[in-house]
Order: sequence, then structure tokens, then C-alpha cells
Amino acid sequence: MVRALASQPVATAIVDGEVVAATPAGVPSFERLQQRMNLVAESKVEQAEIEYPVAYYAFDLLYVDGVKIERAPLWQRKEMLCRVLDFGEVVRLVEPIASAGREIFRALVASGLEGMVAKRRDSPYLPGKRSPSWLKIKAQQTADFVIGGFTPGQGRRASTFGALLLGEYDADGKLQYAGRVGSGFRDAQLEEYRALLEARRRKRSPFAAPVPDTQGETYVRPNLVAEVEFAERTSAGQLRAPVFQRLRPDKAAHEVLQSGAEESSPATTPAADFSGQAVDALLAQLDRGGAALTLVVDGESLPVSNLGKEMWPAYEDAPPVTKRDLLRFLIRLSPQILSQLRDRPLTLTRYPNGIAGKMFYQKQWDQPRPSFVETVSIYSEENEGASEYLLCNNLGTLLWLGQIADLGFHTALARVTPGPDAINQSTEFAASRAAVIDSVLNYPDFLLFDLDPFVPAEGETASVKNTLTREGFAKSAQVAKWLKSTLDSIGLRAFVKTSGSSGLHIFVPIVRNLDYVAARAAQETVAKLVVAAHPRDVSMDRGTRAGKVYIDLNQLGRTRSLASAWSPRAKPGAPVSMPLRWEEVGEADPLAFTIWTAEQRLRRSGDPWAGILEAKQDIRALLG
DNA sequence: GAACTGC
DNA sequence: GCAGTTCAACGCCCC
DNA sequence: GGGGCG
Ligand SMILES: [Mn+2]
Ligand SMILES: [Mn+2]
Repeated sequence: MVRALASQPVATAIVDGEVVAATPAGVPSFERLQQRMNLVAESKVEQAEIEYPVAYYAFDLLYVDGVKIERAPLWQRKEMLCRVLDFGEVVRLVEPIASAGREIFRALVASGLEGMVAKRRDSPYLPGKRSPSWLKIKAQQTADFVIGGFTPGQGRRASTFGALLLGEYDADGKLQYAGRVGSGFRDAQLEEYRALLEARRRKRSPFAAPVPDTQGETYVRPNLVAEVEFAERTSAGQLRAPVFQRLRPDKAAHEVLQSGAEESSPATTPAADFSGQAVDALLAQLDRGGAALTLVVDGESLPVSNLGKEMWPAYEDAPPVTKRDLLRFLIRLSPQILSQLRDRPLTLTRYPNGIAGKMFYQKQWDQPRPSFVETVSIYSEENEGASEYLLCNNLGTLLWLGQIADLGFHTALARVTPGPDAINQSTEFAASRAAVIDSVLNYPDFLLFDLDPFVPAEGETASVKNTLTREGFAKSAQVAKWLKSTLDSIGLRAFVKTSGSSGLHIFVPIVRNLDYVAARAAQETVAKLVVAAHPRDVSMDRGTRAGKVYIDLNQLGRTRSLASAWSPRAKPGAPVSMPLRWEEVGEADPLAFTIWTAEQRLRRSGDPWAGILEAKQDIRALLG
């Protein structure tokens, strides 16, 4: 190899590349390379050269004959690299592949390769730096393993366990050690599994050979099966980057045989978004320290930065919410949030410097974006043409929104997709204003009653404001109940959530056969009944609202948007717009629903808004 | 927060 | 290279 | 009708 490089037709050049050793099957292996690099004696190297043929794969050129070119765009550096070096058996060129990234990735995973590096065509060379322009995309694997024991935990986990010792049965029916897994467990799981392990505890190791690199381990009867995700198996029988997914009570231990690993899909599937496994794996990634890191979400890379930045300052008893805290919240609540955002054009409320800093709204996104972020092309009056609007249809996008400091998720009340309740409208939005008017985007899924109590004066202390908020909320709750009984009396089912401060949002899911104008007229009819019954407490007119609750019908419009259920709000204390059961209206404290408490609330009370889109009602029939 | 624009 | 700019779209109020 | 505010 040294000979091949020395005979190049160039005086001086700095080339970046990798020495690669092919296995007999032709699949490059990082491990074989390391073996080869550990050989130092010259004779051994020569012998190895024959046994393990190696090649130098050049992929970048930084310097050639006195000229630094590291700032030139990648495609130019590649072009020069081609011209500068002679390529042959030993020195090879890493050929760029300009398109079809997903197809290539699938093919490479299928052939057992580790992953690939995606680079922007126009990116400069950044030595040793993580860059959003260069993304390492890994193939993830999952497999089932028999649990043969556990290691003691440290610190907070001293009372449970550190890692599970994993094994697989070989052809002789012997349990062979296959590595360990210590991350991906929720606190509750640690306790639960420790109890399961305790019940199976035994003196003798179930493994055929001693377990390497452990001390103080406890062995168990090998009849529990765990599903584990990992990046790679090393030949020493370890797993690289293993993350626990779940127990497999449905699988018998004797079914766990060696070399049964299955590839997971790199694509974003709804199943992956909504599985607890994806959630646990991501939380484990985020728990690695540092102000910046690259998350792997469903096989795609997402760089995140400024993880320690306070997006919400400390408020009353609650600690500040950092960007890392926000991302954790988004991961944990992702099934709820995503179900509310799906297929609805977004309005971002962005606070790059936290809620105290300058904010801006953003709807159109004509900039570069991660490949998993979906957009839809919609005609915009302002632009006199189509622009790209963002959709949040997967976990990666949700976390990306967190990264770009979108602290409140506002959506349209109409979706971009048709359905059994909207079969005649088009899904063509780009051509003209008229096209949008004729499309599903002009047909909302809900009537929306936005109840805004009159809350006097700004500039008070936090505790005075909280009192005023609670008083305002009590009035909203009263009006909400009156509104509900009115809706009940005409046979309409409604859903209610807190707005995130003192107001309430009441949604009535409807069949999409009324456009925004007709829907607004329908809810005006209902609202007038409530105002007529309680004129001293309710108003539909901003001017005469002092001391009353204002029913704001303006929020239902084609170009309007509203904070979604389960969305955080960019207000002090990091409140969350929380779905309520009707029995809770009047009792609930809206300030108690925050980024810190939302998950516990979900686990305890469930999601009162789950299935809201399956509760649609045909009010056109009702209106006659 | 990130891309683009203009000096 | 670095500073500055941009990032919705309403109703409402006031001039 | 336009500018500023939220
Ligand atoms: Mn409101
Ligand atoms: Mn309002």
C-alpha cells in the first residue's frame, strides 16, 4: 500500500480516506481492519497483506501542491481528487452517489453494512467536527436475547441493577454469552424487573462459558427474553450501543437462537413513532451529556444543540426548562402530540432565546430542511404563488421543531388529507386561491369555541397573576358548562381543553361538509343561545367584555391557527394545553398542567382527546 | 436558529 | 468573515 | 386608507 501511494503522480497532497480490509464475503469490516492495524512486525504485515487484502479508499482532498482547498465545496474537491490521484487495486476512490439515498440505505442494510455517511454537495471540509452537512446514518438492529443474570447497579440504580447479561442458544443447546444491556429502562421497569430477577435468582451461571469483564454479578434461571436494539455485534460477543426495548413474554427462551438478528426499517413508520421502544432509545441518547449531540431517530440523524439553554426560566417552585427538558417532554408525549398535529399545516411560534427573548411566527419554510420533514405546497396570497408549509407527521420532525425553538405547536383546524368524511374536496392547494377554497384545507374538522375570560391588568407579581388566572379560569369553566349543556341539548358531543392560561377551548368534531364560513355561522348560532341565556356573564363582542367571558369565534378561519392539545405554551411556568374530561372542568387548576406534570397526568388519567377524529358529527343534517 | 444578503 | 435581516396574518384601534 | 399593536 505504501508503494502504491508513493508512486502517485503528485508532489504533495493531503487526502482523507480510510484503510479497508474486505472479509471473504466482500463486506468491509471495521474489526478486521483493527486486527490488521495491530500487526507491527514487517513480516507479519506482508503475510497479512495476502490473507486480508487491504485497500485505501480516498474520499476527500484538502491540499494539493501548495494550495489549501478545504473550504471549496465538496463536489469540487471530489473532482480534483479524481484528477490528482491514480486509482487502481490498492488506492481506490469513494465514488459519491448523488441521489436515491433511501434506496441505497435499504440495500446496504440488507447486505449487512453498518451504515453510510450523507454529505451535502456544497459542504466544506470540517476536520473532526460534527456538522449537519455530514450525517452518519447507522443501520440499527434488534434481536431477542435470553436474560442469564445481571450486574449490580451504581448510585441511583444500586437498589435495582446495572445491566442485564444476555445470551443466545447455540446449535448444541448451550447458552452463549452475547453481551449486556444497561440503558433504555424506565425507573418503574428497573424495579419491576429486579423483582422478576430476584424470583429467578440462582448460584450457578446459566452460560456455557464464564462471562467476561464482570464482577459481583447475579445469575438467574434463564427463562426471560428481552428485545434489544443495538448498532453492531463485535466478534468478542458484545453488543455495541445496546438499548433495552421490552420483555418478550410471548417468546420462549429456547426459541432464542444465535444469528437471528433482524434489521429494523430506517423509514419512519407510525408503529415506530408510537412504540415505547423508540421513546426509550431516544431518551437514552439524550441522556448522554453535552450541549450538542446528534440524535438518531428512526434511523435518521438529527443534530440538536444548545441543550442547556433555558427556554422557560424558573417560575415559582418549578425549575427552568432547558431545551433538553423540552426534547424529553416531546419524546415522552410524542404519541399524543403527533396525533393532534398529523396532516395539519403548522404555524411555528419560535423563541430562539427563550420565552423572554424576541419571538416570531413562521408558516412557510422554503429553506433547506431534514429529509424526514414533510411539507405541502399551498398558494399564498402574499407571495402570489405556492410556498412550502410544514407538517409534523413523525417523531423526527417533532424533535426538529424543538431544536429550532418552536415552543408552541399551532395548527390549522383543517387537514391536507381527505377521508371518508371529506370525499369531494380536492387535495390540490398550489395553483391559486380558488384551488385552496375548493380543497380539503377549506373544510375544518371542528367547530371551535375559544373562551377568553377578561383578565385585568398586566405587570402584577407572579402570585397575583396566578390568582387572577385562576379566577378567570373559574369563569371560563362556568361558561364552558353552559355551552356544553346547550350542545348536549342539540345532540352534539364536545371536547374541552385548557388553552394554557386562563381560557378554555371547546372542540366539536364535525364531518367535513361545511367550509370555514358555514362552520363559523353554525357556531355563531350556538354561541348566541348561550349569550342570550347569560347576558351578564358572556359576550361575543370585544367591546363589552369587561368582567365577562368572551366567546371568540375569530379563531375559526382558513388562515388561522390554534395551539394544539398537549402543546406547550410560551408562557411563564411552561404550561401545556391540557385535554380535560368534562367532570374536571371547574375543579382543575390550569396552572398545574406543565411540561413537568403532563406525562404523569397522561399515565394516570389517559388522553381524554384520544379518538376525537372518530367522533365526528354531521351538523349539516342537523342544521336542516 | 438558521439561512440568506450585503459590505 | 461579519453584521444585519428575515421568518403570519388577522381584527382592532387610532390617526 | 394606512400604521402600529397584540
Ligand atoms: Mn383563547
Ligand atoms: Mn381568542
